[in-house]
Amino acid sequence: MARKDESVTMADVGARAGVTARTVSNVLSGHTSVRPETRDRVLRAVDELGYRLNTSARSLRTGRTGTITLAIPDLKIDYFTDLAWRIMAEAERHDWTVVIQQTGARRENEIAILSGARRQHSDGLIFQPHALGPGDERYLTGNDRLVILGERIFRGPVDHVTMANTEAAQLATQYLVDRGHRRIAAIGANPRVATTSAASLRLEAFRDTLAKNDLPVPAEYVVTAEEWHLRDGAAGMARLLGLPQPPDAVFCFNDTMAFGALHTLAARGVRVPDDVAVIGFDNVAMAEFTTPPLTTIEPGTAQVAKQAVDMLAARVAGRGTPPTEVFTDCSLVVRRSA
Amino acid sequence: MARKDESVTMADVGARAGVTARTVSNVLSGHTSVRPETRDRVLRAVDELGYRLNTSARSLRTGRTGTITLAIPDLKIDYFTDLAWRIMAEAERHDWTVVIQQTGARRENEIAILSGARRQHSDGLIFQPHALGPGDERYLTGNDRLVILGERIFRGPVDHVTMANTEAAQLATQYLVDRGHRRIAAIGANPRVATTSAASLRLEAFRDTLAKNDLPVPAEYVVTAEEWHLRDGAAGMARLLGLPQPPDAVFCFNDTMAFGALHTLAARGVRVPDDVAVIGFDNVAMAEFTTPPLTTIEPGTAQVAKQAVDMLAARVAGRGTPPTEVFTDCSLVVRRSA
DNA sequence: TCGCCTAATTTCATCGATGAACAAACGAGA
DNA sequence: TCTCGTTTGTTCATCGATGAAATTAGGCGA
Repeated sequence: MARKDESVTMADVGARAGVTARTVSNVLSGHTSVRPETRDRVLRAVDELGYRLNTSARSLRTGRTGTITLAIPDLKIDYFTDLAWRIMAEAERHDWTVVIQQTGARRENEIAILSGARRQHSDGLIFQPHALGPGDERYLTGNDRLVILGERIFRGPVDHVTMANTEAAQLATQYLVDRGHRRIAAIGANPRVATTSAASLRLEAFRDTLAKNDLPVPAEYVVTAEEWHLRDGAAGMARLLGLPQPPDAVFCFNDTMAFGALHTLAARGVRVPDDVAVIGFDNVAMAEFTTPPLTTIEPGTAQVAKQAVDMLAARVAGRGTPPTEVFTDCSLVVRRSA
Repeated sequence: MARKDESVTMADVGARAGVTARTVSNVLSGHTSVRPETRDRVLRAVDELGYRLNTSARSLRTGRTGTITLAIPDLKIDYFTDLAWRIMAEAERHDWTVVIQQTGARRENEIAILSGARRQHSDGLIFQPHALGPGDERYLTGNDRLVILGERIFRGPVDHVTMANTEAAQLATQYLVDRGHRRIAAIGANPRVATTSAASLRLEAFRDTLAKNDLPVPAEYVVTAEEWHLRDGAAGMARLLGLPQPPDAVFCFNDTMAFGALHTLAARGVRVPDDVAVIGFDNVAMAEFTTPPLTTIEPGTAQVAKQAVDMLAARVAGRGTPPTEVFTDCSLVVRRSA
């Protein structure tokens, strides 16, 4: 086993089967008619020699790689795990393989992705930027098979799949207000990021909604979190509890941080939602299983994945559709934490 | 922006810079000495034309793709998310891009991965089989750049990174016994899977340990779970609680199921660990943040990732090392759930 | 000024599969 | 028997980058 077979080619297979490389190609692709007898001979030879198609050669010739790139900030954030999973599922329908690239939400990496430096030769790119925003349109140059996820950050002619960040964040905040909370905090702000990023949009909607309800937003109620990881949520909550006047409700900008926050609350014996209500954002699978189960925003991740892949497929197919923007539905999922 | 530049080649760049394609190649790869002035001209031309290297062409010529494949059952299982993340991090050190393929733990998909059908042309494969096991060595043919994760399932000459499943499961079970539990159940058995799979090994160790302690294992205390997802853990726990004589401790074969189990317990007001203790396996990030925090097995995931990638790198480099087996350390992480 | 050595650049063939166009084999119908 | 249209298979060039080897330019000592 494990022969050091220095690459068997179609020519080799053909030689064994008594045909040309071209015929082998025909058999394997099934495009042209081939005599059953010949087909069998070829397939047998393929088997005997352990032939494997050389994808690089095919790609070079056809110009298609059969691969798309998904660029996200961090696979470890539950939302992106979920998104990646769904996109892989959708991509499979198009016979695409997905390469996941993590940007770490860093500007230089995001630029590298767009410029193609950090990207395999792929048929298309689905990209959720975080640091990039309006004014960075120049980096789009040369990316005609691109779908941007998140907010409509670019004025340029690019397909967007837009999550209703503002609306959803309003929904969450208003819900807390309606439930009678008056000291409402938020975890997940990130001042170092584009104004079109999820962080900025959710924060803005949070502020607006509270203002509309004549509720104050003390500076210390807006907690910064650069990474949106579990420990950022936990640390953020700890800081809030340390205030002279802790909040009675917290809006975490993603579920992962909300999980961290719930942990801190439980560890300190603070009751949820009685003492402090917690609301998240993303509705990842785990949200249903925390103690207490997490009230959160369902942002339509399934839709995002489907739309993104379909739009990319349309681009790749070269249909001359003008770049469009698609919105996904969001809704509030009420569970027990708020 | 977004020009329809039908692939700019090195020749095009060269033409603009007044040099040959070969020189452009030299500049970009930095292998040969190039006059600074020429380098600048070339780089400017690259910029102006928006040139991008064609990976397929390079791969065809060099025989290297710069990509490795990671084949796992399911990216949604926290452990595999974690593993994938770490492997991507390790791979980056070798300038490798990682393609993740999900097998769904299905035998046919696992075979397809090994045969190369469901696999991009890649420099190597890191593969965690689930359904495949001893006797399936024939599918290894032609895979000389392969590292198997999990148990030593193949007799053939293949690199293995082995997690001490048996030892770890003993550790977990014995811990429950030592804490005074007598009615101990397990969630995660899967009779339809190879005897070398994690499911089988952990179950066997579980049984052995209880037997050694003269404790019974009623059939209904061994709960089957095919997918090891959150809902499987939750459902399994529900079934156990429905028994006339529910267990006083549960060993979940992975953390994800343990989270599900904790949810069911909390929903029914059963106290953990007082009424029922829960122990998991994997020590994923979330384990530290559940309510109560999960006692679990740390299987050395970081080591697994590092070893696997390093071994693969050695194989790819063609060092004639005989196939080896590496064991990773495991340990018990005691938190609050047991 | 000549010769020689190194640095810089070019030429040429090649990796393996496939598009396009063509040739051979085969049957059917007149 | 001959022509014409399929079916089946072949030939040839090509995708874009790079290894190997050849060539030219440049620098320096005698």
